Amino acid sequence: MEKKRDNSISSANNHEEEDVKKISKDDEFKSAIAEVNKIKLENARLKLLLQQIEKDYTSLQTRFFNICQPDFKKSSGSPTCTHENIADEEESELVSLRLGRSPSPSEYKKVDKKRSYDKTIEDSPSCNDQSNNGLKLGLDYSTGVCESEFIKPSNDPSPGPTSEVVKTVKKCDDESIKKDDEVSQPNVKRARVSVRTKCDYPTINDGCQWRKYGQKISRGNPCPRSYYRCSVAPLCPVRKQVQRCLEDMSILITTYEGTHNHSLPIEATAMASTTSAAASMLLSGSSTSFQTSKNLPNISKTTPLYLSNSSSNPFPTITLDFTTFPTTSSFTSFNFPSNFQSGLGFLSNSLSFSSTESTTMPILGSGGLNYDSTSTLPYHNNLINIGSSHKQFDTSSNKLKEDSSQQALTETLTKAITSDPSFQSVLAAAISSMVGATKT
DNA sequence: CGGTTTTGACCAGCGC
DNA sequence: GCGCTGGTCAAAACCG
Ligand SMILES: [Zn+2]
Repeated sequence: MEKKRDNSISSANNHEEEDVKKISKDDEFKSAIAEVNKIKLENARLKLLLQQIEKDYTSLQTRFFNICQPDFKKSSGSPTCTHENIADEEESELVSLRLGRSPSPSEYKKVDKKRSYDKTIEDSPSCNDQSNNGLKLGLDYSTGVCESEFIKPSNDPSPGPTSEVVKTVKKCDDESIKKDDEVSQPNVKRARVSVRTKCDYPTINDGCQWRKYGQKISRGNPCPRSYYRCSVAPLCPVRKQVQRCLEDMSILITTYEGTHNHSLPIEATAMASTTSAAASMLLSGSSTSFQTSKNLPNISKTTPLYLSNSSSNPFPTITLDFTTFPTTSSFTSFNFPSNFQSGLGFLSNSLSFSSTESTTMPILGSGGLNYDSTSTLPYHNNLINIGSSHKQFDTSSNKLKEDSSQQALTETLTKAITSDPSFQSVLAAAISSMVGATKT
């Protein structure tokens, strides 16, 4: 084209100057366009890259939780499980999306769709394991089964009291699996996550359905301890204990144990994922003591530590402490409704871990690693102290308020943990450690 | 009437 | 072996 133009130019002398000008302008334009195209391309490339990274991240997260559950899975099903886990990655995305990260809107949509689908088929928990995968959350690492394991929820490995459960569970169809593992290591018991909250009600509403199956007055505490079992699915092994704190009757200690083997109502995913995450941290072997005071200097490190009397507790236990802040009547100022984002910054700041074995140790300030390998306890009991102004409500306040607030509490827990950079680093560490442990 | 709570009995683990 | 304790079972009571 230029050549042609050149020719014409040479042939027509009088227009020479004009044409030259034109040409240079044309050139400029063209190069500009080329530049734009280039940038566009680059942009697209970066976008792709970003997507890839995001995907990697979620899949990593997913894998982490997948691994957490099968984890110490004994010989029985391992190889298949791993494969399935990986293959299921897409589905499993759900899990990670619910862990406090903010997914892209499109992803969210996908998830929602999927979730509703899950719900519709949720009635028959024993057959829809696949679809359940994404929703399975819990803190049971020893039962360790890949999500597909869920078919045999009854296979609770722990030799102890759980075997009882297994026994009773046999009434249901497939017991073929229930015995699959006599747990090679009796030591491996289930992780427990206990949550301390200020609550005047007999129990916190975590969104799950519970059936009370026992009550005991434990030694040294006049308040009875209540035992609950998840009644969402008949075979669900998840249990929780609820007890009032001896020192402060307004504090409710809820201890969760086990993994849900069914899809959860959306209100329950918060607590489930929270406890799951906490348990994962605990089980990842990181008895780290750290705290995050970076973002918010305001809420400083020296929030009171509540130390559990876990010294007598044979289970690995992690404690999420929600009672740090005095029970001012701050309920109103602390708006609980679902959008917790605003309160989050501050919440995530007082997230702290500590090994409760070192009872009166001022671990908090150190922020360092507090590894108590010399303890007599077989497990480290960790404590997460989440400074929250979670309020005890006026008994007159309506139930709705209570529900939403408690729901919000669980959400807060989840977000506080999962959104915290520290958690993410722990997660990363956990992933690497667990992957390393299971892969070798 | 089905699901949940209550509550005494039962059992396993542990220390002596 | 014995007693204590934590955890669970299961029948009866309760409830919507
Ligand atoms: Zn459940």
